[in-house]
Amino acid sequence: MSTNFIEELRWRRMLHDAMPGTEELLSKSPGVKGYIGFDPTADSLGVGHLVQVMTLLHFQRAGHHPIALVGGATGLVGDPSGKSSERNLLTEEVLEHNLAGIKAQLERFLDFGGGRATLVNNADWFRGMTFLEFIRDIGKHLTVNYMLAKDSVKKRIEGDGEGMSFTEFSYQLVQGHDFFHLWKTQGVQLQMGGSDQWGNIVTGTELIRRRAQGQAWALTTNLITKADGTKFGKTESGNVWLDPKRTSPYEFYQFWLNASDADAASWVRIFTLRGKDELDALEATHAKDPSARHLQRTLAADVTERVHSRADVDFAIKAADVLFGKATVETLKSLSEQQIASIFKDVPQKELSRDELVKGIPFVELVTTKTGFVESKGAARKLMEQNGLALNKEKVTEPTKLVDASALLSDRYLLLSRGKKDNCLVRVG
RNA sequence: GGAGGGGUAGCCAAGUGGCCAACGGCAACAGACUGUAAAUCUGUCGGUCCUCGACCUUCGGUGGUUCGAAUCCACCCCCCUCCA
Repeated sequence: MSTNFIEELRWRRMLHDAMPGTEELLSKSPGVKGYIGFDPTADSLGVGHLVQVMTLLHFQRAGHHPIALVGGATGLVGDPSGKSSERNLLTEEVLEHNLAGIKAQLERFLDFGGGRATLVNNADWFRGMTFLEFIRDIGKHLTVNYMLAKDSVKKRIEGDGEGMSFTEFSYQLVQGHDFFHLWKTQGVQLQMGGSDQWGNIVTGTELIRRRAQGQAWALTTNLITKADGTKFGKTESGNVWLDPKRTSPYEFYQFWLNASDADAASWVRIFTLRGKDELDALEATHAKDPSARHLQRTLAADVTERVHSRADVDFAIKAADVLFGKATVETLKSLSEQQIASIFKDVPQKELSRDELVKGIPFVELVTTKTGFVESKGAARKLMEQNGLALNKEKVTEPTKLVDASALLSDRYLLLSRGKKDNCLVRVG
């Protein structure tokens, strides 16, 4: 099932650039070792990391040996490529915890069995290194002129921004040393990454060349963009994570389903393993009837299933049917308590005491102080003025409307909606 | 240490004694149109009470001048550029 790695990335429009000779290296023999670095700043990866994970997956499917480097050391420093704020030091325990979380997620994509893939932590080789060793053995081989020429550095020095600390400036050497170390000790010949990493990666190959007269290669992938120019991987509520405790499977599914037409077409190529013919057919189907959103549905189901499970996909689809279909109060009321509980298991939930509800609660109170669904009463009023709040799928425009037990679904739940997409299930004890 | 520039709401950015909760843009949120899309249009966009409106807290910090300060003064903190 060996495929041509670079060809695969190319037709999926993921390939940005590769050093001359990279394709020859990879086609000559299988088992080439290549790595990508991840920052262990959290115990979970976000969808923004998924491109790199998919790159490693394609790499493995092409018969090569993927290595995920978790930057226990580099994570402390902060990459100046792109925006970066000062980072905090991670303690050893936090690092271990984050590492374990990330590894578990990578295992859903990569086959780590029989040494077919590896996870390494650069803290292992940086921990014991002193500053003097660093500047003598690594810093010596590259000139400041070379380092200053990097785009990531130039951008920070020109213009009237915040300037750049020495720490950030050193980042490329630290990352370069990773590559050198892996090359020397494990025979890793290729580093991959997003196109913003090109400069850092090349510093590594340069270090290998100058310090050991060795040769190594670089390959970068396109950064994921959205047609509207906003940042990929975020929603109103923040980052979209792979960890179900941070982003529920329902929200995860919704994230992909909400992709715009323009984005969905490119994302199915990147985030699913569907073949070229299937994707072409899918695009044709979509073009015939865009409102059915075949692309988005395929994308959402495929990615959600790989990251979570088939069952989670089923629940997400059911919940979406009820929340966004032609559901009315009647259909909501026809659901049993069990049905509601399972269908909405991942929809955000709030608790409310039955005693209070029985007494009757003004609607504004219900959505704000009682459940915290809306931040403030002022906001709730404004939303209502604009017809933006609903109880059990029915718009509420009267702030003082009393809500009591008669509004309960299955004698147990209330469904609050804010706008079209933001729902929350209130469970009454 | 010297010289200069700057710190205003999530971001950018006006404002240089009262008409300032503070122009404008972006982002965000809601509505209309649609397809839980894009584009467009409308509205909201510090907080509380809310009907007009009222009150509270905001313009790096602390004091001061004044009937009145984001705007003037003093001291302090932080950032940027150049010089030493």
